[in-house]
Amino acid sequence: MIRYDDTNDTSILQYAKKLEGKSFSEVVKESNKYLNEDGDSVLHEDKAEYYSDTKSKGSLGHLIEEYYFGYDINSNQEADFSKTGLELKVIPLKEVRNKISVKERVVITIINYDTIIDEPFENSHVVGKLSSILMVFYLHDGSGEKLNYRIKNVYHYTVPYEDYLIIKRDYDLIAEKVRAGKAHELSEGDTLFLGACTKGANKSALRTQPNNDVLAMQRAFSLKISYMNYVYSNYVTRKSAPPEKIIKDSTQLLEKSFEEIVLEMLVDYYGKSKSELLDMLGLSYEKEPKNILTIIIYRILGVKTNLAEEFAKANIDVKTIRLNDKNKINEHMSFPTFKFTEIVNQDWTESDLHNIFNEKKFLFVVFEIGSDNEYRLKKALFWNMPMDTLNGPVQDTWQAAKTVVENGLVLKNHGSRTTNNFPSASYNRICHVRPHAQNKDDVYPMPDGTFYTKQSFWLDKSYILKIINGCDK
DNA sequence: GCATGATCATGC
DNA sequence: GCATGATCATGC
Repeated sequence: MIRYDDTNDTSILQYAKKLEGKSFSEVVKESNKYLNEDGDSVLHEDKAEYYSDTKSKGSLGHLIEEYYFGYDINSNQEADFSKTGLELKVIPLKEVRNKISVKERVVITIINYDTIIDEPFENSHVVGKLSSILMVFYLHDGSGEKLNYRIKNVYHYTVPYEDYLIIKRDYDLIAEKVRAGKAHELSEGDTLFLGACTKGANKSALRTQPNNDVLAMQRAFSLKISYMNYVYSNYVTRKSAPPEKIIKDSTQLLEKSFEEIVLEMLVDYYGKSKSELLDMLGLSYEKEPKNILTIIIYRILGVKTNLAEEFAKANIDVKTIRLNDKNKINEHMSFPTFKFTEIVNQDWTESDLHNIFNEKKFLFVVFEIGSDNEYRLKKALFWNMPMDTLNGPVQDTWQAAKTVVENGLVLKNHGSRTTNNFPSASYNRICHVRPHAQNKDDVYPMPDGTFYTKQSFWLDKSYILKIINGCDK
């Protein structure tokens, strides 16, 4: 029985749309594929375990291929719907505090370090596999009962032209890094939409690389979680008005990288004071908001809110940094609080802190105070954390914090003040733990049932200073 | 002046 | 009410 025309994307999508609302066990049941003696469809006995085992991650995709679209599972590099070049991706969503977001990056294909150095993007497997994707989103409810997970949305994604141009540059950057013998230094934060994510049975799956004897972690091209979240919330479900783009004319991306364009937009304003900038931008406030410098940056970039489409897709955060009259930074840089009860159950690579610095890129914008006591725009730069810092000092701090929570806090009284034994600012001058709360009664529970003031990880101001002075490597 | 603890301001 | 970015306050 032919249920769709496999030479026609519209027909495939129309048929696929009927998946919405079904659980995976319903898909099997309605497939009429393997019937038991009662005439019900069941999982083929050879594969029942594979499809229901929590550990076999790709299996829900295979289940859809086999039971819904009725073709054999292929692991070759051809497109799933080979006649139209359409790729199928079955993508988990998660729900946290009533908010649904994409659970994982979407892996496209393994990076072959040996061939990428000679293979232009246009001829690569990756461009073929991400240009046209049938995205099947299901809600991963965390129960582990995979077959009960329910499909929420089906969407035919085709890569927008401006995204294609950015993804091509991402590919070129990854290829260039491999060509330079730096495959072992690849990081997801290097690129904007197309990331080089680790891929393997364990995180230490190593491969050889050309132009360097150092082994590199196996990695795959993937659409970043931030990119997928943008796709989901703005293209698939369209819940709210999308943020504005910074790049209004996408042909600019033919000449320059996104980062170059952004930095050039800011260069014109270097040396200008806060009040001059407010004037130039036509802004005035009765009472200046605390994030005035961030507002200024977004307005320079031509965006009316403190959100930009490209920053959302690429997981870029704007951080303003103030230099005092001695050219030092006054404050360390804070990041979100962590939960004591979560950190004790997490491994480093799945921790929030690892995910932040592994995936995020920062636009650091430096303001310097002048003799007139006014801040002036000094410079701006993009930065993401190098792998050896992430898996060195930052991991050390995280591990030390985890150990403190595991073993129980040790508090000491010094007169009116009480100190704890979390890794403090003097720990390694890169990353430390400090309170981050409304006040000291704003607490999270400890594993032992006691409560302690919310804490977060901070980057040391002396480390930030090295970064903005270009001396962090 | 730094280290560390404590808190503010804004937006959702 | 809370998450998040940012800054203040005190003791040594």
